Amino acid sequence: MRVSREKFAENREKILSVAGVLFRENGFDGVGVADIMKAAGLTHGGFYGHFGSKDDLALEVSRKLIDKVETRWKEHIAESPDRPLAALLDHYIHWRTVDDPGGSCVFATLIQEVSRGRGAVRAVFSDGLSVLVDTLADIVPGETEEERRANATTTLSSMMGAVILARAVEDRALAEQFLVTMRRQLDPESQT
Amino acid sequence: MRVSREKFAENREKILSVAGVLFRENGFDGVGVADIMKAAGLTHGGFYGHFGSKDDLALEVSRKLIDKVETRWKEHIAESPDRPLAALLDHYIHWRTVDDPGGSCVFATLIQEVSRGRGAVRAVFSDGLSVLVDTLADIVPGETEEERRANATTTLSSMMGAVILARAVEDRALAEQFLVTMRRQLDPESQT
DNA sequence: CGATTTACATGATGGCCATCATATTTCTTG
DNA sequence: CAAGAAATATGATGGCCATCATGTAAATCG
Repeated sequence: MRVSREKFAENREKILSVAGVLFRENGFDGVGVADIMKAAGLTHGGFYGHFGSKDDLALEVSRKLIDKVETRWKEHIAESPDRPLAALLDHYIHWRTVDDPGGSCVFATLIQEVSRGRGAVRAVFSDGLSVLVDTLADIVPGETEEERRANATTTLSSMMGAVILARAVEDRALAEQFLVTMRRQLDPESQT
Repeated sequence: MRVSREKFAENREKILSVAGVLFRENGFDGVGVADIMKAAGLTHGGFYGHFGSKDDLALEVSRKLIDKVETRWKEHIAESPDRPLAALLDHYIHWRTVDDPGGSCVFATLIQEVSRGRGAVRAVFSDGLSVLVDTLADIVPGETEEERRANATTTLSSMMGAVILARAVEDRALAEQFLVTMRRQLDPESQT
């Protein structure tokens, strides 16, 4: 059953979108092509009309999600010119991030799995992190450029570390401590 | 071909040990029972004479590896009564940790995969993190108990975050920045 | 030393999964 | 509106994997 050119493009986007959610929720290895297609409202066979392989899809999804993180960070920064770091931290270090992995930062969900690999996905993630460091270096405190870059790397590690650990912990109160104390530490003056 | 009681126990330990390495290197889902047995110098069939299932093995390995982290941390602390935090950080935030996932901290390799699950392994990891927070709370600076616990959670997130990100990044210089700047930030006065 | 137990090897079995082949149905185009 | 193109559905196929069944040889025990 053929569908319109328009619907075809729509389906492709839908596949990318649900794959983004499912991959973040279950890992690349934790979801099958059939799962993805079903979630997109299609059947498994049609998949290869849209993508060459599951790896190709993973790569494209990775690019899209990393781009989304970069874009969102820049938006938050642009929207709060007076306190950009605070805005970013308020956005990132949040229960929403912890409780909805499928809708959250790719790095906070998939970095470890990706770090084991050596292919194109790994390279895309690596570059993405580098961009985030650059972005942070513009809004983080520090007298010199060098100091700001150093601060940017620690801030990035800390933000992501806190979210990753908060997710791992079953005790809700402890999870909250990971979030709240890190939020405070990273920008004490601007706590909301 | 039956083996001696002694050899049997030895084989069991060997399986646990190689599984510990392989799981950390490739994830629980990234290694098969056959891989593990082969690495232990055996064939796949004998596995179920030692463990009830792969999940059982994963649970036992998790317990063992988490215990090892806790023990090693306490050793480092005990061995340097004058600068326990510095000793721990020097041990943890290190190229060795980054470059040898198979021999490193379980949390830095498997947390994300485990956080997706809901079973016994997840609970063990969760409890393990809680113990590490307690351990850190004794050696981290802070006036009050509350302050020290807060400091412990941020320190833990930051340590692990830095190692996880250093692993993800392909640019060796940037990876080093993650390590070095975090090491300095977490205990500036005692840098070696 | 003989009988029995038992740990491991070899070799199924069944399920899941990525990918492919074919059929069907609908869009597109002239 | 007819003919061809094309997107998707259905249904293989082959590989990998966890687990199980059976055989075998060596260890243990009386």
